[in-house]
This record gives sequence, structure tokens and C-alpha cells, in this order.
Amino acid sequence: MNEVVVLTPERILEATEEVLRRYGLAKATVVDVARALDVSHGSVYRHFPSKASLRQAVAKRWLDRANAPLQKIAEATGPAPARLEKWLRTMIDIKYKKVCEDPEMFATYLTLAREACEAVKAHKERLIDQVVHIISEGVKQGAFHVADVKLTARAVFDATTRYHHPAHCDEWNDPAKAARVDALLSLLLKGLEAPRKR
Amino acid sequence: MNEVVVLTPERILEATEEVLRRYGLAKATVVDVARALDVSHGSVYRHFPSKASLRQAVAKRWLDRANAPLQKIAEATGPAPARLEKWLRTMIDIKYKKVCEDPEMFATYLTLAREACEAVKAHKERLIDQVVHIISEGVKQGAFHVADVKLTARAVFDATTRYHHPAHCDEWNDPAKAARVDALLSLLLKGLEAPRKR
DNA sequence: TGAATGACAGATATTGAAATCTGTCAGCAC
DNA sequence: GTGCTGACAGATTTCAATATCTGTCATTCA
Repeated sequence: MNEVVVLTPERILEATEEVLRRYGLAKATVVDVARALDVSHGSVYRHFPSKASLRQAVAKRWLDRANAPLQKIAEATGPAPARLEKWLRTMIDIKYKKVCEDPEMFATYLTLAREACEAVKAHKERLIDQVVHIISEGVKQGAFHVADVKLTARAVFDATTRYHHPAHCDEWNDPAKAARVDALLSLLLKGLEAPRKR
Repeated sequence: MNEVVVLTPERILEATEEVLRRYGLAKATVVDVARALDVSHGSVYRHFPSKASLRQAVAKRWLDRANAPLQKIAEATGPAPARLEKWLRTMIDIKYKKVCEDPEMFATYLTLAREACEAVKAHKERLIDQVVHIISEGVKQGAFHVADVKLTARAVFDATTRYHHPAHCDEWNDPAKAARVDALLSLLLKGLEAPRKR
């Protein structure tokens, strides 16, 4: 129907990511995004009220993409301990791969995420809900012995911070990383599986 | 003997801390330090080869002071589980108090620590050695069941990162912090105490 | 009528000249 | 001789003028 493609938020986000990739976070301007789309920068403001909101939307997209594979694991069936371990390893892997593949883009998204702290909070909550889901199934299965599932899920998430929080990404190249992750996960799973007494 | 107090590295460090406190990291200059001591800035360079080395020395002093109370706990006697818990809680408290009492100074030391990453590494190693010490006593006492003490000590240290690493200090005001720390420590201690099978 | 434009004001970033700082060293004082 | 000074060169930071960007809106175009 249209020869001229309509300007949608989706297309703008696409273009914004491209511009961020090319120019980097500091140099990327709304004018650049508009130029990439061959429209005036005023048009971009028709879809996003501010540059900040545009950046937030990009951050949100990124977080959503990172979330998808984890959601799948959380929703799967089978013994909870193995699933929790897989979930944690996958989260650690996703972050590690992101930073390896394109460290500059990772740094860009990191700063973006800092700005969009509300979106990050929501993202974290979703992740913790997934852990809650796995752990509560583990309790039902009799594999885990846990007093407060929500609190414990947070504890598991917190305990692995060192390996999934971007603040620590420059330590993810430690050659002993694999062994250290193994030790940590083994300790956590032992703690979850131990009959409760504390 | 001397009416004029001699210029020692110790006095220079003292003055440097004072200058950092007054002017902040960005504005503190070697000239300021010299002025505070009422000497020429050339004299400072007689004791420290560069501004960077002076900063590193200040960072090291700070880390050493933070280390002292923990060292004491590690060297104490008694049941290892309680001692480990106390050690971890003390580490968490020390950091929290530092950031509460004087957030600006904390930020200053944080940046200083970033620059002196070698000193920080050494500091961390000392801390982990303390955890190793406590855990290995726990194993001797039959309270802990652990395959690789060193690796497990690192795992415990890593697991608590969220509550002692300065990168996360802006989340230390969470009202649920106490409950979350409790849950985390309880999980870790359960993991250490559980008969090993993994 | 509804999307897009482009000129505009105020905010933010860049730039280059001037000021300040770092690090050195010949010389002074004790 | 030992420890300090103060002048100096080169590096870094500051500051203010200039350029660019953000966000708005009256106007255009289909």
C-alpha cells in the first residue's frame, strides 16, 4: 500500500541501535538517528517525547531480549536443582558472551541501563520471579528445603552477582572462572538441598 | 632534639588524607599537600616518586585499617560457623558504616582503590586467606564438609559480593537488606555444613 | 486532518588559549 | 653530605567563546 515506509517506534529503535553501534553512546545524537531514517529530527520527537525516553526504550529492548532464553528455562519441566543450575549458568553465559562479542556495545548498554534504572529494576524482578518459580517447584518436588522462597530466590540471585552483574565484567576473564562458578553453584545447591534447621 | 618536626612519609600521608577530605579527589594537588605541611612541593617528591604513588599509599593505608578488625576475628578461637558468620557480618558492616558516615570520602577512596588495583588485589587475597583459615578450622572441627577449602572460601567471598563490594553501595540502603543478608548467610552456612555429596 | 518539516531558543558540548599542576634538578642551608 | 628549596619545562586543567544539539511549534503538504 505504502511506497514510503511509515515511521514507527520500532523502526526508530532499530535505527537508534545502529547509530549507537556506529558512533558510540557519547556521539550518538537524535539528529543522527533522524538522518539514518532520512527524516527530520522533529519527526522522531513525534514518537518519543525525549532523547532520554528513546534511550530507555533501547535499553528495555535489550533487557527483554536477554530475558527470553531464561524465561524458557524457568518455564520448562523436570528436576528443579538441574533447572536452577542451568538457569544460573545460562544467565552467566549470556552476560559473558555479550561482553566478549562486542565490549564497546556492552559498555554502551551498561550506561544506558544505568540511566534506565526503573527498567532494570523491573527486569531484575522478572528474573527473580523466575528463580522463585524454579525454587518453589523444587520445594514441591521435595528436592529443596527452604523457609521463605522469595527471600531465598533473592539470596541465590545476590550470591551470583559477581558473575552476572556488569559492574564485575572486567573480572570475567579470570582463567579460574569456571572452577569458581562451579564451586559457588555447588555450595548454593547444597544449601538449598540441605534439610532446613537454621 | 628537633624543634622542627621532620618530614616523614607518615606525616605526608596524614596531610594527604586531610587534603583529600577538604578538597576532594579531583581538586587535591601535591601543591596543596605541601602547603598543608608548610614545605615546598619538591620535598614531597623526595618521599614519594609521583602523585600516583602517593595516592596508592593512601589507598593502602585505608585498606589496612579496614583489614585489622577482620584479621582479629579470623584469628580468634571457637566454633567456625559462628566465627565465619561474624566475620562476614563484620565485613559487611565495616563497608556499610564507611559509606554512611562519609559518602564523599567513601567515593574518594573508591576511586583511589580503582587506581591502586594491585593493592586491592593483595587486600582481597588477605581477606580470602582469612576465610580459608576459618573454613579449614571448621573442617577440622567437623562442622563444615568441603572438598576444596580455597575454592570454597572464594565462593563464600564471591557470594557476598553484593553486600561488600563498593560497586553495589547504593543498594545498601534497601530496608530489606538485613533480611536478605540473613537469608544469604543462612543459605551459605547450610551449604558449608551439609555433608558433601556433590 | 494528521504526519512531517525546519526554523528557533535554550541547553550542552567542543575547542583553543591561558592558567595551573606535575615532576626535575641545580643550588642553598644546616 | 643530607634535606629542602624554588625556578623551570612539559603535561594537564580551566575557562570562555563558539558550535552543535535538544526540544518546541507554527507552518506545509498529502
